[in-house]
Amino acid sequence: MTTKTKSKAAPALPRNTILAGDCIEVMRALPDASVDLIFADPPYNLQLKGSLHRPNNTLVDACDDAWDQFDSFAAYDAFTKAWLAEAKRLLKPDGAIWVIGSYHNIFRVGAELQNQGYWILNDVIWRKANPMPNFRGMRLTNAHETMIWATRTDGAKYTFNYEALKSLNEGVQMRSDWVIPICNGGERLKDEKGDKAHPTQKPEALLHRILVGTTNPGDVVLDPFFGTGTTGAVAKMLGRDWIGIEREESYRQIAEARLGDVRRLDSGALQVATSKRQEVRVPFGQLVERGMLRPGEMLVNARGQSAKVRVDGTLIADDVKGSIHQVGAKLEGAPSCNGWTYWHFRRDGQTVPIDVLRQQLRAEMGN
Amino acid sequence: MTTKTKSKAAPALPRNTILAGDCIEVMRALPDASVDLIFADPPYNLQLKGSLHRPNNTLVDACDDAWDQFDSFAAYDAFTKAWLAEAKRLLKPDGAIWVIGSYHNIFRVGAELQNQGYWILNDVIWRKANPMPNFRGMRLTNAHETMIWATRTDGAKYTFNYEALKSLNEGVQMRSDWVIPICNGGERLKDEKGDKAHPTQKPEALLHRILVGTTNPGDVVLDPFFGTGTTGAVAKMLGRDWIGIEREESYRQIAEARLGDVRRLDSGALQVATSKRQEVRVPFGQLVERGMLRPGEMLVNARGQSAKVRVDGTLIADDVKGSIHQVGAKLEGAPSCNGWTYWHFRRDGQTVPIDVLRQQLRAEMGN
DNA sequence: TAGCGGAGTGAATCATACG
DNA sequence: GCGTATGATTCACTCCGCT
Repeated sequence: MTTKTKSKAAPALPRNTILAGDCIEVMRALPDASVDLIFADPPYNLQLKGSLHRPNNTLVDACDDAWDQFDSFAAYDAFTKAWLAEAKRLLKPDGAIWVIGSYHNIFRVGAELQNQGYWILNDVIWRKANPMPNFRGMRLTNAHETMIWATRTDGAKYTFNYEALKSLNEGVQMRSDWVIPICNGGERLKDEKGDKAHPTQKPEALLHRILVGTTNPGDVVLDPFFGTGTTGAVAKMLGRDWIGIEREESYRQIAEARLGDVRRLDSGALQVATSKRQEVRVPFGQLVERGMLRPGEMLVNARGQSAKVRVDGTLIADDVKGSIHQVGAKLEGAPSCNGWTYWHFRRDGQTVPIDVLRQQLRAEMGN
Repeated sequence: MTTKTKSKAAPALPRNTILAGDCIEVMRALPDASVDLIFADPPYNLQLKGSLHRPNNTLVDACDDAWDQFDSFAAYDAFTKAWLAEAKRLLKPDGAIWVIGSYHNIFRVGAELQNQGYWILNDVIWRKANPMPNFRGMRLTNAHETMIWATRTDGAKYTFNYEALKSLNEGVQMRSDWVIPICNGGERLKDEKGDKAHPTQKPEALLHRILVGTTNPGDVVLDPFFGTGTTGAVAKMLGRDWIGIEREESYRQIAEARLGDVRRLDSGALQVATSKRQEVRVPFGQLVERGMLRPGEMLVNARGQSAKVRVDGTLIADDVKGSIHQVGAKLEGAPSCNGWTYWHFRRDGQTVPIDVLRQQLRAEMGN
């Protein structure tokens, strides 16, 4: 991070608004490192329109199919490269991106993500509960789409609400395959004629899971291919800030109206199950200092082995000395050990994990 | 396709044998347009950094073999490009290829397939019924692998046994996501010490479905990364000819022994046991994600006590937080509670058990 | 013998705060 | 930036031994 003066003043980041125009050009006008999460549903149709610029202006000899094919891929790759590069610039250092696609485009997107130094965390399968059948019986029913979840760089400290997703999945760890119905019924937006307003409107359930799992309230979520605004609608409901970019005016109009109807949930509903990692760390020595355990008192493990508490909060068992974790690991011959759950003390004939004392202390300290 | 005389005579195609050596070099010695189907399970280039322990401190036996290591994406791409080019040369004009991989490599493989003019028919998801969990709770459980099914060129008249696959799927069109258990138990090959003989042995069920669906009896199936010979074993059983290429002698020896034990099925014996479709487990969180219940909405029990729904599908009632079952149990002072029948929501002045919504969701999901 | 409980294990890019 | 210390973290299934 350099602090030298930039040639142009850093623009302000607009929030909770739809920006009109080509996504690459619009992104270029936004400031560096300003977005927490990007959700992108890029076009995958290889009938490249005006927005997809060819890398060169050579005339294609239409009689050679293979070359034409390659040229189309090259144009798509150039487009992918350009918007992913801008996306990377906009992301905060610990930001992340989701991209959704099908086999037509997702391999190219995934390879380019890796080439640009994004770090893939998972590929996630949206398994459609009610896909369109393959009427001609020539292939397998195309019953899924693929999403890629990646951080801006390897080593980034991305947001992952593990416990919240576990809760959403009935108490078991969320998997990389998500069963969610396609968007239809009342959720599907229609135009005046009653036709679907957007050909590939995504279900809100998909965005709900993504935003609950990988953002926090107050985060900024950017969707560079906003369409009719599913990302914005779910983000607003969940108390996240959002920015949409959309080229087609008709989609923008529909999205504007849609977003106007969405109400933010109250903050109580936005709370999610939290991880123990976020809790305050309590040094074991505090239990001794505060008299919750007396120096000289013996702790025991599940196998009946005991260790003596010393005044500085270390333990001694035979000739093994150290922290509650170190002594536990040593006795088990294990690479590590959580001393809080490993060691127990005796009270009134009962054997109680020392973790109970930690919880008690946390409660007394107001957290 | 030119027809000019070749500098060397076309070699004969060996069949039902394992060829020793590097797959690219061995493929170079095989004749053009001689193979009906290729199944390839190339190295994934996993890029594992350290060791991983389970919560009980046992060590995960990772795939850290030398054959899976590449210096860079560029090196992996060069390797992919080379073997896919040879594979294309070996395929008959109407031949097809399957490649399996994970997010570490599959995007690069898929992009290169497209670059070389292969035509993707489907990407198919192997949804593992029993994947290894994410022990540290840092990401989603990596519960699937991706397969790409492609013809040699656009327009090829590929083999697709639509009805056979439909039969395998209880009379319903086969989808692009396949639920199959990982290879373990008696099927998993072990070495003399009782350890797994190959780190990434694929289940025969996977190959069974692929070969039944996309080859005919008598076809020639090539596996350039033969390993311990799953492809050959299933091909032989199903009356297909097979060719395996494998560099590691230890794998070849095991595969030879394995293939010797396989017997071709008689033509009437191709029935397979299909798993009974079990009732879908519906996480309560899905009702929230899908908007059937709104976050912030109040649920009530029979005694008129209420709890608020949160975005992650947990409830909060006063200071009690947790799943619908946990909060119900807590309020009742009971060891357990079926939240589905315990909690009710209000609609149009009526009080309705949330189980009604679960039934509705099951119906919408086609099960 | 059937049933139950504990141990073992699987293609995995699996931590972070603090000094 | 780097080394050290803390301490958080698992699902489905198979096999084996015991009752």
